[in-house]
Amino acid sequence: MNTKEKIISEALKIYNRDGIRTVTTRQIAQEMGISAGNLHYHFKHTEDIIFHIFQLLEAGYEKMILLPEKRGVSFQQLLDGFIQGSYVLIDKYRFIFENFVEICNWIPRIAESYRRLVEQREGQLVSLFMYYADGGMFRSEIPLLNLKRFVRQLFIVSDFWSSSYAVLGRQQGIDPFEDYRQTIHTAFYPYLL
Amino acid sequence: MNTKEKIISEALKIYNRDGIRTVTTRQIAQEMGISAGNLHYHFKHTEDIIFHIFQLLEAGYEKMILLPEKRGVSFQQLLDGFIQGSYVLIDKYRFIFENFVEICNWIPRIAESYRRLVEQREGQLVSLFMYYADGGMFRSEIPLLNLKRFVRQLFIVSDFWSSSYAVLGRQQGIDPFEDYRQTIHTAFYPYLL
DNA sequence: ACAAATTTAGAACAATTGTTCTAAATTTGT
DNA sequence: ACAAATTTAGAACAATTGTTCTAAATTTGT
Repeated sequence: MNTKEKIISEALKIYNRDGIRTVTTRQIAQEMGISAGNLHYHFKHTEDIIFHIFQLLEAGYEKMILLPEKRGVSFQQLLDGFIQGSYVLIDKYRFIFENFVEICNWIPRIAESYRRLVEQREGQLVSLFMYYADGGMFRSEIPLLNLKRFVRQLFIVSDFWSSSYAVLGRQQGIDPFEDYRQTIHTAFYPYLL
Repeated sequence: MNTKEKIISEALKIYNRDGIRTVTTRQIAQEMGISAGNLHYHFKHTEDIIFHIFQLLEAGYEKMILLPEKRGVSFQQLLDGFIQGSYVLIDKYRFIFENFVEICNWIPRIAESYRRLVEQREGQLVSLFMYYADGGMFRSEIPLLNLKRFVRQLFIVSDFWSSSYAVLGRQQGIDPFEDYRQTIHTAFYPYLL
């Protein structure tokens, strides 16, 4: 692992632990035992560090979405796979989810990338639901518009569960994965057959 | 309106416009034409300004929840009233919703207040749903646990719709209230009779 | 009307921040 | 082995920040 990768890995760790408000590049450099000058030799601006981390998250999503190419699995199995895969990313890149609006305002490239990602995922999910509706595993009488709105709602729940959990759940010691799984299941419940 | 109220009103305006990352107390003072020293005479710490604004939001919720004491209205009417009332607050105190995790980590008093508020709203909503289930306007075969999970899901959608809209909707010129209304309706849809 | 309390502006402070610059140390390619 | 390229540490810079201090201005109560 070279210095650049070490910076990313340490920054991710510290941002997840402390949030982005109070963390400085100097602190990141100090905690990993290099000079601030050296850190800024590898990443000229703080934004570059965060953007780099965001790209890792995006790559993670890309990889996860490609996984279930093997059709034929039951909808339940597919859903559980998505839930598991999403959770791993939400947990790993927690600070991005928890500070998403601020990060998007601060680094517009990230907002643009996210919009593209959502549009892409939206299409994939809608066509997937329609496929499983034909197979009798998903309610089929739902108009396309309603299906799209359901997907939008799903994104809100999935992308901001982490924010809600940070404020409500973490202190109460609720198991995060189990809480996420149930939250997503609750959203799907009325649509499954 | 005395200086203290002017500071609150100006701070709210500026935070909603620019977010909390880049806004300074000096900027707030300058934009409203008073000295930074004067601002800090009224609010010793920046946190005090934000906490004060949060308390206004809380008071707004309190007021909204008390409104529909007149039972007997149809569930649809009640729901529309809640949607309207919630939206006004979400819009007015936008920056709090959009930076909620960060604000809660920064000012723990706010997190604690929010947790109490959620618990209170949770109980009220569950008993309300059960009341309307008896009246035949809400699905009645749902176990209590599932009802509670549905309410949790509802809070995520309602409290973080604003964050999602900030990143996805605002640029596309979608009407915010209409978008919020449909999002909440989509969540309720499968539970209505 | 006038003493006391409150409010205000502006200077000052102390700490911090992201980033750049420079020179030394280290690594790489041949 | 040695020149060139890369990496590193640490000083330095310039700007900013929240907050405090002081003295003047204004308001309030009697």
